[in-house]
Amino acid sequence: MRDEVTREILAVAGTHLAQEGAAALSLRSIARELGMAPSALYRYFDGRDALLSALIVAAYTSLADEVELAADVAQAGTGTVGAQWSAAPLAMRSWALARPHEWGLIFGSPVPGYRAPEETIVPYTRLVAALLRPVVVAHRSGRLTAEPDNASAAMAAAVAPVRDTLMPDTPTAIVLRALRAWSTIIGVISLELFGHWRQAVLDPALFFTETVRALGDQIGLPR
Amino acid sequence: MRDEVTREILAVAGTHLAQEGAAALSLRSIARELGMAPSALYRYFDGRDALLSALIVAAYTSLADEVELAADVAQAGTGTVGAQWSAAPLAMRSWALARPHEWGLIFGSPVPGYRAPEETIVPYTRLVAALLRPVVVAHRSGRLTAEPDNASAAMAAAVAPVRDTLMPDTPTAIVLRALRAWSTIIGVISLELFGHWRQAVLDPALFFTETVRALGDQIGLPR
DNA sequence: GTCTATAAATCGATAGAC
DNA sequence: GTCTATCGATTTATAGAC
Repeated sequence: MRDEVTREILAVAGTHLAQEGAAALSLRSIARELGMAPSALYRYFDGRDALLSALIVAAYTSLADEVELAADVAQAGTGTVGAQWSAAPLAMRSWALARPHEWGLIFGSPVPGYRAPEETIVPYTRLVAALLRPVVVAHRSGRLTAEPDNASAAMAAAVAPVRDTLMPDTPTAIVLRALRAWSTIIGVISLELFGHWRQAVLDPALFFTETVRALGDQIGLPR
Repeated sequence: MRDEVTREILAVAGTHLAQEGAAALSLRSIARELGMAPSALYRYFDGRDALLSALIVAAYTSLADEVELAADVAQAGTGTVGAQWSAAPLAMRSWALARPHEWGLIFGSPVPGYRAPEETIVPYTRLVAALLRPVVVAHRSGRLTAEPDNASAAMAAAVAPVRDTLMPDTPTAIVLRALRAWSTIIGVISLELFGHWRQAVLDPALFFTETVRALGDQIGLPR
């Protein structure tokens, strides 16, 4: 019963978020729409910030779930490596287009005066891991186009956390290309979503798929 | 005299923006700090939204000015093409680090219930033009590594506005690489600024310069 | 062009009855 | 666990004197 009400609150909060943005989220308006007293919400969430935290965690988890699922399906299938590589980015973009405000919550400007909760680390790691998995797999099986790894020791140290947690035993050059691809994907989706393609790219979907393909090539994945 | 007060208002609004974010911007608090009555501000700006518009335009203009200047200096100098290519991205990152909230105003989540003013188009175009100029120059002088342009007609049409306004007579393949580089730069800076490098990239400055260098290589610029 | 005063709202959070 | 009532604060915007 309690979980049911909690879910209802989160659902309404989600629609408010989608309509007015994170900064405008208010406990009172949510209570109003639910036909509850504002004070009643405090039995479910410690306050506005706690509710916002729950929404952020839910957004991270939803995105990670969807991308992970798409990546799993692609990897289990009979598609090419290129198709496996594309699955996660395409799922990310679909999710973002369906939930622009939640994308903004994760990858947009931080909400002023608010610190992101620690619980986002796990779904965020799952997300990046799902995207990078085809790269790690290809490298392990020796199907990744080799290239001399002339990265400096400082550069290797700078990205050590990524290598250690997501890409064990991977040369720094490949880790760098992977991080670059990650940045490009986030950049392209954000630019589209936040309205910067308006007078520049007339077919964002086509540009995105082409970008993802090119990123696969740059990383050295076979098609 | 009137311009002087207008500038003062914008200056105070800027510091408030930097401290509390765009959504928390209020006319009253600005008036309080200036020692004016809140109603007096209406003689200078039509209301909160007009003030926010002015701030957004100012941010775009400031960024475009700084990046254009850096690009001009680099092009006038005796540096390599690689140095000319790096100038604009490095200036962008410096500007962003110095003014994180203004970066968020331009490239972060849109302010809810608010539409960006049309006056941003000009500085935005200047900004992208400054960044892409080394590519255009290198291509014109035949110093860009050639590559078969196997882009589809649909792809060529999708990026036609960019080619027409910023990269005349440039093959689609190069326009695509340039737009990809633009997306990567925005993505890397945003990821750093919005806190996503926290547990991943330990030396963002080093990673950024390396990224910019790699982007130059991908575009086919000589070093 | 600046002020005082005020209207009409919003909000988060808490106390205490039931 | 939900309610009423309330405190104390915020805000945008406008009317009208000077």
